[in-house]
Amino acid sequence: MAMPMAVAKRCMNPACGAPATGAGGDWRKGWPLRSGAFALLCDKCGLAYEQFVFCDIFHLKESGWRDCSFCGKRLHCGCVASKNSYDLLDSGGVQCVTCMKNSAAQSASGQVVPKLFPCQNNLRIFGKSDEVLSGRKFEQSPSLVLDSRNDDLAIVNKSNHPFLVKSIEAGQSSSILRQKEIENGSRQIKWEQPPLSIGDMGKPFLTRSQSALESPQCTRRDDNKDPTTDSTTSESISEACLSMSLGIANNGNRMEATSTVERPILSPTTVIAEGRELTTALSPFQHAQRARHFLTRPPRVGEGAVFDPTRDMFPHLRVARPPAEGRGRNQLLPRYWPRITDQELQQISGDSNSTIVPLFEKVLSASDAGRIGRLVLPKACAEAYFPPISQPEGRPLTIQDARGKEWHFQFRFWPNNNSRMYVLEGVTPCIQSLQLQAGDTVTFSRIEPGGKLVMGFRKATNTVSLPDSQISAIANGSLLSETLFSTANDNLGVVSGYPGFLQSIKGAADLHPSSLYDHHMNSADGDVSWLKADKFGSRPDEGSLQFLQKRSRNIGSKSRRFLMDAEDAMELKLTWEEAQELLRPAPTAKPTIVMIEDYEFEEYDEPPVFAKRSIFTIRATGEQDQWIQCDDCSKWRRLPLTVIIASKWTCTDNSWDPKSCSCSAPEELTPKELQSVLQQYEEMRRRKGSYYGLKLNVAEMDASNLDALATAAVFGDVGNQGTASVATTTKHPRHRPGCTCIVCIQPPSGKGPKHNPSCTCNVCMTVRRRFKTLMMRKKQRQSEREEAEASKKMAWMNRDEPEGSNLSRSPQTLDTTRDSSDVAMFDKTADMNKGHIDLNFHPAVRDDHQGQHGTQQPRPVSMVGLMEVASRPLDNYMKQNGLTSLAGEQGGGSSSTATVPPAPVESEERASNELRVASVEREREPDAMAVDEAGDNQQDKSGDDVAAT
DNA sequence: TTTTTGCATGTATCA
DNA sequence: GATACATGCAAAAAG
Repeated sequence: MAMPMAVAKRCMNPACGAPATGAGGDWRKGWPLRSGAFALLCDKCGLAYEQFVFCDIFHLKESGWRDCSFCGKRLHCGCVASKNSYDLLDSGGVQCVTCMKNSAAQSASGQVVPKLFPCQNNLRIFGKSDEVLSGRKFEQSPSLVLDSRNDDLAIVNKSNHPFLVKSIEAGQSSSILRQKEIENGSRQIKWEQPPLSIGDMGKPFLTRSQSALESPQCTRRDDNKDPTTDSTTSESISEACLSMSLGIANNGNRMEATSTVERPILSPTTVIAEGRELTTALSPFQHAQRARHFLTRPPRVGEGAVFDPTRDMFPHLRVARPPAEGRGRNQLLPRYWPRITDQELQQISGDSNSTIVPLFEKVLSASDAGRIGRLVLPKACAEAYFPPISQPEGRPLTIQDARGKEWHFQFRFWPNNNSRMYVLEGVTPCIQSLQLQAGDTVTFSRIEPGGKLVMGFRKATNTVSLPDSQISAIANGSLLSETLFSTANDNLGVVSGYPGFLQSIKGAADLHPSSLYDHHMNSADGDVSWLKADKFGSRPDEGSLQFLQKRSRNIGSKSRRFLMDAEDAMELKLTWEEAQELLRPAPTAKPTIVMIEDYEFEEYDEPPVFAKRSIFTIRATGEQDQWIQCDDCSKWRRLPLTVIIASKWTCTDNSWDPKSCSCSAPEELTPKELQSVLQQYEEMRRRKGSYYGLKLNVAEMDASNLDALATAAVFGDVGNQGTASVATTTKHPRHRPGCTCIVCIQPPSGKGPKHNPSCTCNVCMTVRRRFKTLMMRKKQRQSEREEAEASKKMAWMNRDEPEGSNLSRSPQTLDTTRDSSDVAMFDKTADMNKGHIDLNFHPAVRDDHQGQHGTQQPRPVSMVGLMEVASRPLDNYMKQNGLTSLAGEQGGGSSSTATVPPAPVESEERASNELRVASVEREREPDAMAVDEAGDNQQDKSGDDVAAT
């Protein structure tokens, strides 16, 4: 309650420290406050303060004499000259020293009166408990006291300007409470409510920065426990962590919402939660971070520090710890702590006498917002704030939305691992009505009196659909972007383009270190805002990353599947293909050979590394080279095949070839050779690009997740979609979008049952079929190539520049007599796969290229031939292609289809064979065949993975 | 055939 | 290691 008053003589921004007005500083008058005073802005840094109404150091508006509310003794207003002669009462008025002492004694004796907790060298806010939870009662008795003496610092925000700061300086006294005379003469307390997240409580109120925070005074709470007050304090705080009262005072024509919030303020190292104190070791960054939430944006050096209150002022968003009540006494994770804006409060509160008690909030997951109509409720929240249910069937629950419409849900639970999983069923109409989607946030509050549940929501306007695997891809560095993606509501992830940082954003779906700040700054309605990595001036430091990683764990997995609004999305600057080109297995990485159905697959545990783009060539002699371009002179230099250049590379780095270790050295390749190689390289890239068609324009990405991708992959049509949703696992740098290897087709984390060797799920069956097919095709092609090579080699050698690249040729089959050059390019990855199955092997590509090389024509298809082949028995075909076991494995194929074998490029008969199988399949699985046909139209894409389920 | 419902499972997170 | 929870899956129900 009443405290000695103090004033700040200097700006509390540690980076500023400008003298306050009256003390030589130059401060600006800001926006009007409800109190009638004006915000005061430090002209130097823009930090906003609220004028001390009773203090003349800030151009007092309400200075003057006051009478003690208790004894009537006339007191001075409280200017510096009389600083110790009075206390301000949070209920209004002032109190002389004598009465102050009396009230303190009363408080200590346990009477329900405004509590005064002497505090030395500490910073506390003491909350009053029981009666505070009722808004009305709260209005009658002060319940929030900020005690600060000596060197302590107290900063409180005013409700309508949450980020206004008040400060108290050493040796002075203050009360943060304020009264407002209302027209009818009654008084209504207007509480200064900092938008504090309790979890962030260590120091949000503290704006004196680290130095102050780490001062001995700030860490001596335990040493200074007041036995008469501490227990009370804890209890008070725990019992009255929050009560948001929405009192609508009709002040003339102005509807004025008054929020009342009790909130403990703690010594920096102490977090009071659940009625107990938790000593929390906070990293400096966390401290800074937490403080940042409640500070105006620190000026960037050289930025000019222009402070625009209308633009930069934080919206009235409140981060409230939900009330400790109900069963379980609130062990809610911070992610569920409700953040609610004044706007929302006003919206919810239609009744001027009602008190809104925010309970919790939840970011909608994909399944929450999906058509299934089930909203999974956090267990602790459900048990704490919703009616108790003993049966799984639960009970109907009516919840009113902010517009007053009532929604009827079924609140129930499912037994789950000896626990319960609470769900709200029947939410689809509500979700749809409110147009909510994954990433949006629903808030649950309670209206007191009455206990009616109300739900509000916040839209996440800039949400990005980044499936796990895609995030993983980013984290692995396979997806690059100079841009950033946002996750949900106030969650911000920043992709700054370097893998180390990318790693940290994996799953970063909740608070970015600055997200709350940014949220306040730019998203009054809770809409997400976009934050550049260098919001505060530079690339995030290590602390940021650590924080990000830490924070990302909180909500990461819960909110990854966010959607991307096309209009808000940013285009990622690299295609998958381009990114993949830059990825190489780590030099030290040893692939693990995994045997799947007798086939070997490489898996790399280590993430790929970035490599500077290089071109691999093979000379007429069969020798392979790697060429890399000097970043200085742009000349191409030859490097050993195994060398991986990480980033910038110049001739001087060429330790492998002393003759070319200088930019002045002539280029080894003749211009013609170079042109030829580059031409081939571009062609290869073009072809890859055209095949994959996976320019990662996130804006065009739809909401499909990995399931869709997997499905697409199964049906082999990934590459057919110009705006394909790309989300493959990239454990291996050679995995390509559309890769259908066992790694990539595996559902994302958590999805689906674990696949064991005998698993017969669709995915496993599909994978098996696919690999069988692939291997068959490979075998067939190999033999065909061997035959064809001999007969066509001469023809190839005499060909002009081929239309296609020799991407898929093995070095041995490369054109070694290419015109004007003895250097031909090849795809190193293909070469690397010798001896193993290429995880990125795609029959369509192979076939296509083979076709290109061999005939330069698309595979010819004769209808007569097709019909003829189609009339042949399937068994013949199966035997012919070694598919007997497959047929058996599939139990006669009643529920699954045979995989379509490859379309031999130059064989009309094989094409016919393929269609023969297709025709048989069509009888069983029209849908599959539809896909198959589509695939055929796409130059045999279907051949890869026609696998109906 | 589609939708609903209930449970199971895997992963992330917490303690 | 325990737990929460997102979501997959399949049986049941409904259309």
